[in-house]
Amino acid sequence: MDHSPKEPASDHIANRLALAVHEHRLAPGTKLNEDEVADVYGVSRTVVRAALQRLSHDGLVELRRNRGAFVAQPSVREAREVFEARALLEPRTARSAAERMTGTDLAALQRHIDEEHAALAAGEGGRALYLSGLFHIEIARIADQETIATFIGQLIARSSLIIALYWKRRTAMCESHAHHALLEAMAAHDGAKAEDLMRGHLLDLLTSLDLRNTPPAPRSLREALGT
Amino acid sequence: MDHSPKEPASDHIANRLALAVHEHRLAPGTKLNEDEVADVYGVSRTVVRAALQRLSHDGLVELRRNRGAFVAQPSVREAREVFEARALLEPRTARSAAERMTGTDLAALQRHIDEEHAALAAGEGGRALYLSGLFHIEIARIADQETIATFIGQLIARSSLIIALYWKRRTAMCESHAHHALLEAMAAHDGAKAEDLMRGHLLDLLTSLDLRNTPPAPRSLREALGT
DNA sequence: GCACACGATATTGTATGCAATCTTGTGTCG
DNA sequence: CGACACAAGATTGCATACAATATCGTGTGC
Repeated sequence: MDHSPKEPASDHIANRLALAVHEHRLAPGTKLNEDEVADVYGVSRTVVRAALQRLSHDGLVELRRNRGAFVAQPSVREAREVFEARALLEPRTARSAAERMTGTDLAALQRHIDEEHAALAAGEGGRALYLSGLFHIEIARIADQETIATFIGQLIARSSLIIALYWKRRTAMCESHAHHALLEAMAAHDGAKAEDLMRGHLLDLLTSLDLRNTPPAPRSLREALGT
Repeated sequence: MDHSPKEPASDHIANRLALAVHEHRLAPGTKLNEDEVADVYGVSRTVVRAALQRLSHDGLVELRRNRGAFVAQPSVREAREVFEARALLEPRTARSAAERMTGTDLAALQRHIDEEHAALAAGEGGRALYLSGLFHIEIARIADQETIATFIGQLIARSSLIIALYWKRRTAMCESHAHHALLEAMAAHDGAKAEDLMRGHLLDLLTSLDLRNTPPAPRSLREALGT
């Protein structure tokens, strides 16, 4: 929606690719051939390389020397680390957000949840997952912590990959329910409760993963980049 | 020390520049002209651009569209955010590290502190500061949290800029003393104490800043890139 | 028939050149 | 004398071309 008038172009590509990963249209392990991506988006390899480098820094893409870029396949250990980091950052941040919450913020969060529901109802599970991630980031923004919000954004992105790899059940219900409970606590400025809820939410997410099997198999590319 | 045999070259430049910033040889606000940097390191603008982009992502460099790259000048607000994030990440991580600590880790940390002292004694305050940052990152590595270590690394880098801008006193003593106390707690596997010490250490750092004045003035470039 | 070595192909790494944009100096008008 | 407009210069954004390296198929020797 927010097409910045003069976006640096490589950022645009990076965002498109990131969105594709978020929405599980690009599976972990997919090779991102520079020429191919450049062709798909009608730009030069130069900007594709810049985009891939940025995504690599975010942990969404793995760059192997002279081998190319691949959508990252977080290991089990990495998965634990990501949720460990989230457990350190997000509960406290949720508390701060609850304390600083304004009516405008509330409305924005509510809108997020509504969109999430809508996407879920429309069978767009990928988009729902993406929006659910935005919800977490928005909380950090409300807490007025842009730096932490950036970190959480990176962790959310990698969480998306982790979920794609290690998701156990099929119930995405828990997500929106947990988010709704969080929203209520924050609307009531109950920081302690928000912190607890967030902690529990992250724990639920972690336990809903099956972190025992080995990494999975790659896949092809162009089919997933329709948009 | 660890010159990888075939480093991606843009990483090399990025590390060199990052080191220069860490050691306060590059002041906040310094313009990083692409041609100039390319000339200094004997490479093409292409790799310089890649390096600058990476540094931008780390928050060390600010990229302004069609205006160029500048060493970042963290605002007062950003400074608070950075230390807020560190306060969330580092104490708990120090606790984990204390619990997992091995003899090898201890030796490595001790070596870090020794180097820090040596640099300080040699009047190389910049290098001492850099090593002091490495100490914090090493703790996260000992805690076996590579992801968090990466985040802390970014925060340390920005902290270096913040210190360059807002440092109040001249005493760098507190640093190494605090680190020594931390080391002892961790050597004794006293997680709770390590956590408290780290929390206090970060608070000391924060209160030793003068976060009231306005951002400072830029400077020229080539003089700072001797090496 | 299998293993190793070599060469063709493909892909990434880097350099260079041109176009777009911003900065800055100069001149003119009020 | 000050302010605005415009043009020249400088710098970044992007695309293309070449070089370095890895992958993979093929062939030969054992």
